[in-house]
Amino acid sequence: GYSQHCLPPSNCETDKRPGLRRVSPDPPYTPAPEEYSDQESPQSSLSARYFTPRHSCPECGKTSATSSNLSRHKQTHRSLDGQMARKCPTCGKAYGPSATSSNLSRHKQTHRSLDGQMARKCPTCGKAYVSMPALAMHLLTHNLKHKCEVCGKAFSRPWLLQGHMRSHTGEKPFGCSHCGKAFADRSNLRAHMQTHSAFKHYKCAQCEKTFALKSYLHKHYESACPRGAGHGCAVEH
DNA sequence: CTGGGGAGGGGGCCC
DNA sequence: AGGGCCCCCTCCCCA
Repeated sequence: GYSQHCLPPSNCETDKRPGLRRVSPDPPYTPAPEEYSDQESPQSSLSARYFTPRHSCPECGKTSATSSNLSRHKQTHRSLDGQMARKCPTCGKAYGPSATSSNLSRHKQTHRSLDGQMARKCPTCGKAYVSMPALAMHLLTHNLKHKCEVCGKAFSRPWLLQGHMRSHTGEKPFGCSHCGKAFADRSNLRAHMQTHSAFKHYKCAQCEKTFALKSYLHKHYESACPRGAGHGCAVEH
């Protein structure tokens, strides 16, 4: 959670270091069971993720919706002869017997320093990446080869174009299991789910106000906090 | 000022 | 190796 790494609200970009992932992402939103008794909408797999208690793997922290899923996942931490499978020496992430050796080596690259010998810079925007593969992935973002035939807007990823097309077609495949409201984008449904929560996980370190969404807290810091904007930490409680 | 939604981007992982 | 998917995030706009 954010209690571990203070997040300067006016400088959120520092949290977006390329090639690196947060070590401990926020836990999924999990309201009390009594809060939602609705049948899960068949169109929303997200509701299962958000409204079901998660089972966490002691080896790698990966969460599963059910204990049986967790048991199956745990198998991946052991090789065929019962020994532990490949494990990252830096973060402990384990790879199952079905994983190739390149899976672990590629993962280990994410721990490299941006100042290291293997680091590479994007010739287009100058951003530094931990490895050549990491840079190669970034380079795709400069290649806008997926073009909308309706309005001509171009995107770097096919699924970005797919999402954009929904704004033309009006298709909204992601439904909220609680209120039925539909969304074209999964991320926006996730944010919407949090608005149903009675819990406000994000607390202003300056004036003690709490918010359901981190983006609300950021907005508060930047424009509204009476106790001095931009110097507090986003704390989860 | 807060709450909420629409649109889009970056990067990691799985297959 | 690359596509697809997922998660997390920001920006913008509006009520």
